[in-house]
Amino acid sequence: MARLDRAAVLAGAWAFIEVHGLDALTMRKLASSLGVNHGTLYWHVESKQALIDALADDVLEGVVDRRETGSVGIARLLELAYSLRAALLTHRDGARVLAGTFVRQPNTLAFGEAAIGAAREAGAGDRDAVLLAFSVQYYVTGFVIEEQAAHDLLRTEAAHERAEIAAERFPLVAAGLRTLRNTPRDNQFDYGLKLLVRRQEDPR
Amino acid sequence: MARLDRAAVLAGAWAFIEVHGLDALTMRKLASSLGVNHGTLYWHVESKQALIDALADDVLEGVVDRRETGSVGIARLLELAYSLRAALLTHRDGARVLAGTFVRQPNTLAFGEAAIGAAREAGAGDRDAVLLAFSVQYYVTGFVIEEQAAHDLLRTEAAHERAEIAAERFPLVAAGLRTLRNTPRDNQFDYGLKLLVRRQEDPR
DNA sequence: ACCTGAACACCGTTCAAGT
DNA sequence: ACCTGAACACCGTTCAAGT
Repeated sequence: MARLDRAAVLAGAWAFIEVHGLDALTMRKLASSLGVNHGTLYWHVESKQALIDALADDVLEGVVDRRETGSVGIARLLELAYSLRAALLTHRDGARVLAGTFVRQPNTLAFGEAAIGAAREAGAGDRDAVLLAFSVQYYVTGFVIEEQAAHDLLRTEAAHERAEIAAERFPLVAAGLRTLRNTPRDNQFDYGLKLLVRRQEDPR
Repeated sequence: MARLDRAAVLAGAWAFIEVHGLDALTMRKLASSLGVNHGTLYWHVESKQALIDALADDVLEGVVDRRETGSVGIARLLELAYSLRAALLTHRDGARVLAGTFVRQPNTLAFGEAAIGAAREAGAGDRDAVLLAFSVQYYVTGFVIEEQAAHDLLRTEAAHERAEIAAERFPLVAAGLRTLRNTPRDNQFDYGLKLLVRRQEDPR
């Protein structure tokens, strides 16, 4: 068994979350899944919270760099948003891991920097560029949190008791969910994103 | 000491969260804050998770009804968004309580129903109305989660170590945060919201 | 109907002691 | 430098027994 290091602890944590979910993550269970006494983890990581903070920054690893396709302005901003969602979806409960803590670590800041930069390239003024970039970020986070929460629910809940919405009391929601079931997730995501970004792209 | 009931447990939980935050909430501490043996809570509430689910729906209590001002269409949709944010801000960690679980309970559904209805009044087609209403919801959730996370952080972290962003590496973020500090939260919120809702309001 | 007390199977964190 | 073992102060949940 190779010696443990911080990276191995993070990888082990992701593997555990993948199988059991964030809520089931425990220092003791994580340790035993790594074949190590649970006290050992504290040599590599300061606390459980510090571990989760590290996971949060880890989610965003490479989001900015991986898709350096040379696009600029609004196209780049859209690309960053897609890339952010993809990164959050890479790991189970990724959005909750990131949103749970107010992270100010390298990758988070790098994303903000790239997003504001893209908005500026699109011709937005100082203030508008920041507000637009952050609005996109809020939307992406909110979208994926709900996306993954729904996914986790269906994972645990028996499919047959999918809690049919009381169609008499909430007809629009009931019909709406049927509509969404026929609309690919990517398109749903795109819809709101394009609304946020529209005027800059196509000011008619 | 008046007899405990389910409503008193919920109220006690909110009071506890207000002071100590969601992460510190414990069935045992909650029980002792209510002056009761901790086993007792399980008479009123099925489990800690069920308690949190109940809190989640409780956050949205009255969001739809409280502000029945008679406005319709986009104006009503905006009103619902403001009302939703206000409700989430009413309780500490309100957004995390709501977003943590995928709730399908009365108040959540009522909000969806009202939002889709408003979008339809604005002239959106079946599909667009649903997508727009949900996009607004994602944005509001994402915004307030970040808003409250930042607030909790400043509550606990000594003000003097506000982790000045490395301005050399992330100049746009550093300048952006200064800009935001001079922009009222309500205006920041409004900015993205209006982007989402713009075309319907002012299709030029 | 509501509550207590005690038990059970867990937690996160610390730290001397080993290698 | 990294890990074990044991301890400490906690958890959520259950359930007989009381009133």
